Amino acid sequence: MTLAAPILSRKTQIDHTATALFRARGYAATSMRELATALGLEAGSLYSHIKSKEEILHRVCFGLAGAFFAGFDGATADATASVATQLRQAIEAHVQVLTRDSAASAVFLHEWRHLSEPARTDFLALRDRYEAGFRTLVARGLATGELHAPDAAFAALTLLASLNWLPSWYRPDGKLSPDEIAHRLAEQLLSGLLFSE
Amino acid sequence: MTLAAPILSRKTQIDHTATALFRARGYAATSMRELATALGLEAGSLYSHIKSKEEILHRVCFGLAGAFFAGFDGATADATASVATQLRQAIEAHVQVLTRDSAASAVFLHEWRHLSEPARTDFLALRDRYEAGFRTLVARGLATGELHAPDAAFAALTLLASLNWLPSWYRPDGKLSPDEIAHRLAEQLLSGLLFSE
DNA sequence: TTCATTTGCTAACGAGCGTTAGCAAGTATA
DNA sequence: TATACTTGCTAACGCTCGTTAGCAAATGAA
Repeated sequence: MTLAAPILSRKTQIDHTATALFRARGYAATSMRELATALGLEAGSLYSHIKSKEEILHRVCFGLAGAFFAGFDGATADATASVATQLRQAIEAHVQVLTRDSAASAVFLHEWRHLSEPARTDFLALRDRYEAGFRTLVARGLATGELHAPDAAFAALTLLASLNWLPSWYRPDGKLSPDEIAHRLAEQLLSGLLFSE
Repeated sequence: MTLAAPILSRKTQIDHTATALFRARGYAATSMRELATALGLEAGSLYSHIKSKEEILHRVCFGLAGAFFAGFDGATADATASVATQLRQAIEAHVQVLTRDSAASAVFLHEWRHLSEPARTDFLALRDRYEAGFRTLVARGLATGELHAPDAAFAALTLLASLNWLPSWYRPDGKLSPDEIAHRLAEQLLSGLLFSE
C-alpha cells in the first residue's frame, strides 16, 4: 500500500493555481511559465496535463456558471415560498458562491472576454440566462406587489451589480463571515425594494 | 490662414482609441500594433507622440480619478444641504462621469492593476480616498439619523459597487438617458438606506 | 518481468511583443 | 530662404510568448 493519493489531481492543482494568477494579474498577463513556476514545474510540463492555456480559462468560467445555476435553482426550488423569500435565498446563494471561490468568481466575472469563439458566445448566453432568472424573480415580485421598482430589468441589474463587486474586496480573513455578508447584502438591497420594512 | 486645427491633438486621439481598445480587449491583450492600425499608423509612429504604452494607461487612470473627485467635490460643496441630498448628488455625479466616459471608466475600474509601481500604489491611495468620501458621507447620515444601515463602510462599498457595474452594461444609445439612470440608481439605492420613503 | 501510463524534463519552433534609430516629408516661424 | 518642429515611415533590436517533440524516470497492472 502506498501513501494516500494526492488529494487534488495535478490537473486540478493547475486549475486552482491558474485561477489565482488569472485573478491577480489577468489572463493575458499571466504566462504559462509563471504558472509552471508557481507549481514548481517547467512550462512544457504543463502540457502533459492540459491541452492549452485557454482550456483552463474555459473550465473555470463554465464551471462557475454551473455553480451559480445550482445555487439559484436550490434557492428557488420551493415554489410555495414568497417571491421575497426566494429572492433573498437567491441572493444568499449567489454570495455563497462568490465567497466560497472568490478567485474563480473574479475570473468568471472579468476574464471571460478572453475566451475565443464559439465559447465566448456560449458563455454570454449562459450568463444572460442566469441574469434572466433574477429578472423574472423581480418581475414576479412586482406583479404580486411584494416589491416596488420602476423597472424589473433595471432593478435586477443593479442588484447583481452590488453582489458582483464583492470579489473585488472580499477577504476570507475579514471580520464578516460569508453568511453575515450574504445576510447584510440581502437586507440592504431588499429593504430598498420592499414596501416598508 | 490654414483650415481649423484638428479638434483633437494626435496624442489625445491616441488616448481615446487606446482607451476603447483597453476596455474591449484589456490592457495586456492590446498590442501597440493594433492601436496603431486603429489610428491608421504604423506601430513605431506612435512613439513620436507618447513615451510608452503604460504612459497612456497612467493618463487614463489618473485623469478619471480627477474627474471623479471633481464630481464629488461639486456634489458636496453645499455644506448646508442635508446629508441625503449630498449623497444623492454625489451618486448622480459619479454616474455622470461613468456615462460620459464609460470606456475610460471601465479602464479606470479594471485595468489599473497593470500600472507598475509606484503608480499602482498611488492610484490605490487615490481610489481609497475617493471611497472614503462616500464612507464619511454615509457615516454622517447614520449619525444624524437620516440613514439607516448596520455599517457605514459596508453600505458605502455596496453603494459604489452598484454604480461601478454600470460601465459593464451601459450603452450610450440605450433607452435610458444618463440623467434617468443616475436618478433611478440614486432612488433605488437610497430608498434602501432612508427611513420610510 | 513486461508493458503501458503518468509525470516531468530540455531544447527549440515560429510568432508576436514593446521599443528604438535613422531618415524623410510637411508645416510654421524667422 | 533658412530653421526648427511635427509627424510618420522602414527596419530592426532583444525579449517573451504558447506550444511541441523527444526523451527519461517512476509507477501500476498483467
